[in-house]
Amino acid sequence: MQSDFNFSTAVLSWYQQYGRKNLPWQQNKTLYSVWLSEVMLQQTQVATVIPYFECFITRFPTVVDLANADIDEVLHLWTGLGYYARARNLHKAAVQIRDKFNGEFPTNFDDVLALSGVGRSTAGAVLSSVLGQPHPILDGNVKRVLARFFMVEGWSGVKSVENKLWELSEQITPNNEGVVNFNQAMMDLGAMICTRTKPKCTLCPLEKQCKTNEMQVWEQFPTKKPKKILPEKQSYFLILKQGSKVLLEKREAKGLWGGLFSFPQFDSLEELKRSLFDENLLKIMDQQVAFRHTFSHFHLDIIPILIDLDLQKERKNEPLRVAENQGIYNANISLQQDYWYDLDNPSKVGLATPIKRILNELKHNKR
DNA sequence: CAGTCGTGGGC
DNA sequence: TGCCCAAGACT
Repeated sequence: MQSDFNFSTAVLSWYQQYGRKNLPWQQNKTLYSVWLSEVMLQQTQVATVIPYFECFITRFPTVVDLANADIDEVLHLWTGLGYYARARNLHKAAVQIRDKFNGEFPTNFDDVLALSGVGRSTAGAVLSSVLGQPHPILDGNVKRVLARFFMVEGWSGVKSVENKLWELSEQITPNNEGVVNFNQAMMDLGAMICTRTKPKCTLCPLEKQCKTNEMQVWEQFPTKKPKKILPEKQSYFLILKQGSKVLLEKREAKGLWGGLFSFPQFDSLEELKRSLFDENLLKIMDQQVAFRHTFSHFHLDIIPILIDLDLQKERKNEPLRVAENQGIYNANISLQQDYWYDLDNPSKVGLATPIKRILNELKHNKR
């Protein structure tokens, strides 16, 4: 029948006419800039990434500029983007490139794959897009297109399914210079045509050969990930405030919000109280309105506890020096450092979204 | 393998 | 509104 159909040719032809060619990271492409964009785009939508990419590429024009930067500044610029291990790995990889590759981004697949935070898909995307090396990719877009076109059963979280999708990606990926636009075209197809809901099949260059379109069962593909109930946790955030300054702690450089600055956090109110040396502070404790922050794997109900040391000062009618914690707060020794964050002169450190939100409110209410 | 790791868009 | 899930990688 359609013996003249060629997958990559059809996709490339479509891309030439309809594909995206004006994204920020498609201009003046270098291994560094494309790598940066690919890391930012992991599990993150294009529209969200754009301003962050512009910011990073301006502040760190080269990989060496990034390597030489302070991790706190990197996390500061990453604030709000989420999955902060990406930022830590990005910086770590930049240092690796500076020190092991003399500041030149590696061009060998295995070398790129060995960089922190770079998996098979990201390595393939970078080297195919910039150097035309014929590596397949397998991101969410490609998975969706392939699962529908070939009617692949099963959730991609299962290893055998993942392997099958990689195999298909290898088969359709051109083994020549066409790969430069092909991988981008596949992502565009997934993002613009073969969308998660309401795919525009009539506009798809693969419409006639797509198995799930033929049978009108695209809705069932790709197979959904089994859903599970998110556990609910709660935390008390201690907000020690004096004047325009607020006490923050730097979290250890791994795990949730790793490397970011945050309020001292407690599982219970009792635990929070025990951390206070001065019992007079209990009298001016002010519980704020709680709110929920939802992570990918649990809900966190945050209960902010405000202690405004200015009130203490008024009551005692004596100056209360901005303490280095001594006499006020018993710092959690598992945390690396703590310091007073100045709302009027904010330092460039990483902040999680709920923390940033609270700090903004404190600054505004200060009046 | 199964869990960890953020946040926001879109419906 | 609550829910699904993004240009995944790492443990």
